[in-house]
Amino acid sequence: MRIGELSERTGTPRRLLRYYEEQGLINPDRCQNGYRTYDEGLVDRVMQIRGLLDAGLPTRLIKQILPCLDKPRVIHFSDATPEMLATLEQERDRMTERITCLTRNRDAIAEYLDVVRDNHSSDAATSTP
Amino acid sequence: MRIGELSERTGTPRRLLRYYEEQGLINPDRCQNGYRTYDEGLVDRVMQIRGLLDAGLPTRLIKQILPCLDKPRVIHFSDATPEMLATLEQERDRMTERITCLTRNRDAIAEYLDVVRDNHSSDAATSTP
DNA sequence: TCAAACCATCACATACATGTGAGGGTCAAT
DNA sequence: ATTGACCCTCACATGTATGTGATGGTTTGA
Repeated sequence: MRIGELSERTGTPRRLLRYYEEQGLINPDRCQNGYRTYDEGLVDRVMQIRGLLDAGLPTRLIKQILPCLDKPRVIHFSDATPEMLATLEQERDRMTERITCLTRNRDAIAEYLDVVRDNHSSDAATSTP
Repeated sequence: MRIGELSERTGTPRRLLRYYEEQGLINPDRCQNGYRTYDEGLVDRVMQIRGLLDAGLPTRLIKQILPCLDKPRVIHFSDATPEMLATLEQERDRMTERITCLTRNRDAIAEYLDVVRDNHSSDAATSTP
């Protein structure tokens, strides 16, 4: 598919699809006319990229971790340098921290909402006896 | 405590403590000399702010949700306008999405690391018979 | 009293993801 | 052949969280 379709299917501005390419996150082929050509699998990949960006990871890191997420594994283990592995471990731990923080705060919001709702419904109950 | 101590205890540059104040996330008192004065509780609060920022939430939203997270609740329920509640619900859901995305990807990284480690240890085993 | 170590405000700079638009090809349908 | 809807590159702009430094007041200890 071309950039317009991918853009629509992922809800991502064309500008950003080109930007992700520039950052090395995706590698579309080109037709003779120079148009980019994306294959089906990139729909999921782009959504994944957007999710990670939204969760606070910079493109630099996303680029590093993306290849490890592919199944079946295309990365040869020999590609994994010790520094790379250290980076991945570090990033795994940071993600865990983020998850913990987000979960705690989300739960607090949810609880707050529950309390407010309860309060309002009991208001309603008492005001409509 | 003054800004320097808070900065050290939270690992946050002074610049950012002033920035968070400017964005309405914290409200330090002032001494006669104009120095900011933070109380103990702000250590946790600042760490919470940093965690949320790191998880991709903008200060604008953090400012909105922070007051709901305090226990005991100081917010009067009447302060919660319908728009505010809608925002909170929306944000709660977005956080859930972030958590899902982060968890999925973190688990994939962890699994990759496990596979690589296994592979390397079996390398070692076969190369040292 | 002087220096060092704080604090203040202000302003300019940077990185990153993103918006926007100009100037110009390609292609399909009329 | 022309129009409209695509696509291209390039470049400049914006918002947000940061870094950095200038300029100057306050406090503390030698």
